[in-house]
Amino acid sequence: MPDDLLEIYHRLLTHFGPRHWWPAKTPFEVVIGAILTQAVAWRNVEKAIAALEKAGLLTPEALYRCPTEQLAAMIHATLYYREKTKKIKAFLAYLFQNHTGDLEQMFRLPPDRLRRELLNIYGIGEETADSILLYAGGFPFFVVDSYTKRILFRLGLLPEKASYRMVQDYFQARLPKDSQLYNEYHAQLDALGQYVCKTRPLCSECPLLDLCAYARENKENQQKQD
DNA sequence: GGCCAGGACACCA
DNA sequence: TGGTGTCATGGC
Repeated sequence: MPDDLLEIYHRLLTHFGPRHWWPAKTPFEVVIGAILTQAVAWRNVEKAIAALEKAGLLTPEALYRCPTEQLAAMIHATLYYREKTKKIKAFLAYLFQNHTGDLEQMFRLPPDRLRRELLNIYGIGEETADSILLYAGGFPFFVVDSYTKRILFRLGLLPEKASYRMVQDYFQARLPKDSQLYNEYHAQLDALGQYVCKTRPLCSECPLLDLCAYARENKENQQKQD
């Protein structure tokens, strides 16, 4: 059945292999990467992360002290760098005002409360908050991105304009509450997303091609019955 | 030269 | 609540 999310997961894992996400050395790097990757492919973020690391700025203390203009210049390669500078500074202000700049202290908050607090920070929406919670904090929040939505729509499992919460609930209601599983599943969907582009309905290399076809036929049969 | 990429926010109806 | 404009680089 195409709605067996564990079957889909194991097929993707077999096809792509373990993805070892998130590509970061520290939880703080995850946070910065999660903000920088907004609306941009990861390859565009790598340059900025490398520049920050080279400058010794990948710690909360160093980045908190870093002048805004310098930070903006270092993340120039990522789209909307001025906005992202404001977002990073907003997160750092929250971290130092509420947790003395200590990420470990921040992650000792109850996860649901921390999620609400993150969402109150300028520039942190649901996807960014959940990426931080899952990949930096190890909490079981399923991360939904545009690939995830597109894939579920193509499989015929959810409407095209399903809300973030709808997609997240769909996964979390059908999967064990396991942060390692959520971690790898999202990484697998990212890999699959490259085969499920916006303009073409399906690519022949898609490892879920038969499920997509099944979903379409099923929908057509239902329409005939109606 | 044009299009698009792993979001989020402000504003408006 | 949902739709739309804005942000504003780099790769293809």
